[in-house]
Amino acid sequence: MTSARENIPRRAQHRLAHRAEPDILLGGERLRIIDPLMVRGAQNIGIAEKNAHLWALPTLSVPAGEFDLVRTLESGQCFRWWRWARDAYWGIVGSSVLVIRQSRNDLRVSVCGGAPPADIATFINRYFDLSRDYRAILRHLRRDEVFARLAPRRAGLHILRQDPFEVIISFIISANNHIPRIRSIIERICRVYGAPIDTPFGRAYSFPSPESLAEARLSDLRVKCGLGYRDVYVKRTARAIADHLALAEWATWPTPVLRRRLLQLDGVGEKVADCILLFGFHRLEAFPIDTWIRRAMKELYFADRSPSLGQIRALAIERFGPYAGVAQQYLFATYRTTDERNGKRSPSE
DNA sequence: ATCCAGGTCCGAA
DNA sequence: TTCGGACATGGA
Repeated sequence: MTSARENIPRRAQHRLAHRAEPDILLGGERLRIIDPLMVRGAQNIGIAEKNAHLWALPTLSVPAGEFDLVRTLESGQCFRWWRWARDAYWGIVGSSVLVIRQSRNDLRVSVCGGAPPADIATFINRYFDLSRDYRAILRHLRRDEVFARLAPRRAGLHILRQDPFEVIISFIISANNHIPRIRSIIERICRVYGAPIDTPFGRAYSFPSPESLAEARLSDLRVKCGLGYRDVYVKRTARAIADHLALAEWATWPTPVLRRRLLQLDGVGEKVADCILLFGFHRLEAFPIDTWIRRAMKELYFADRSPSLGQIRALAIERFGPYAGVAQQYLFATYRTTDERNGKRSPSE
């Protein structure tokens, strides 16, 4: 049996041993997975060493326009990116491990592990949706005065094009969970069911395939991965997709049809379906209504009276139309960061 | 230690 | 259709 620590650099192991932040992992190892490569918080240990590796990687430059890397990666639509030192992020996309930094209007991209995409520039362009005119979208949204009052002038927050299956499973896990824990659970299922990807910084894991999750033991999902009662949702949905569902074909369906189909998946309700539409199928009109958005819309448009889901959705379509999902991301970002500044009011009030 | 989280499901009115 | 309660777990 291989120890989970084997793949972690020695100095990180030392740091790990002194963290005293327990989590459950394989084979009795205890490790809290916040950052699989342990590069976050690198101010203590090994930063010079890591940076030396980092700087040695070949780097590709991609024009970024008004795109804002940090705003986009911190917007809650993805779960597998981590901040690296100050200005860089590393993340796992498909079977590649990427490091990305932004300086003004260009992105510097390094592949530090896994199978690099055939054409990295095209890949990055697509993943970050760099060709779309988000300035124009924001201008369109700002025609609503209420939205214009709180939205930033600068665009920059893009909707990523992520893998549909990864998004489906990730947002099933998101239900009745908070973001740090969602990330932690996702890392554990990747570690148990994903494919290893070696990098100069340690070993990362890809997101598991539908087949491997379909064959998971429920008790492993529940206990090792910490899924709780969502174990059956994940397993059944993975099983359905592995057996007879062609997500590539779903991508060609009209949004209302696709939405109805998503709602039939185990663990997928209205909110999660809309997240999948927006983040997994790039349907920019989808408007996921979570506790934050509900509160934002209530304050902004309903004078603090409690509107029904239907009322909120109708208003979102009316005000934001085909770009409701982009508006949703700005509302989410604004309200969540406001809340952090104000020190955690309960979102339900 | 205690609360509660990017909700969903299920059964009852 | 709408409403309310249960629900596993662990992060803060």
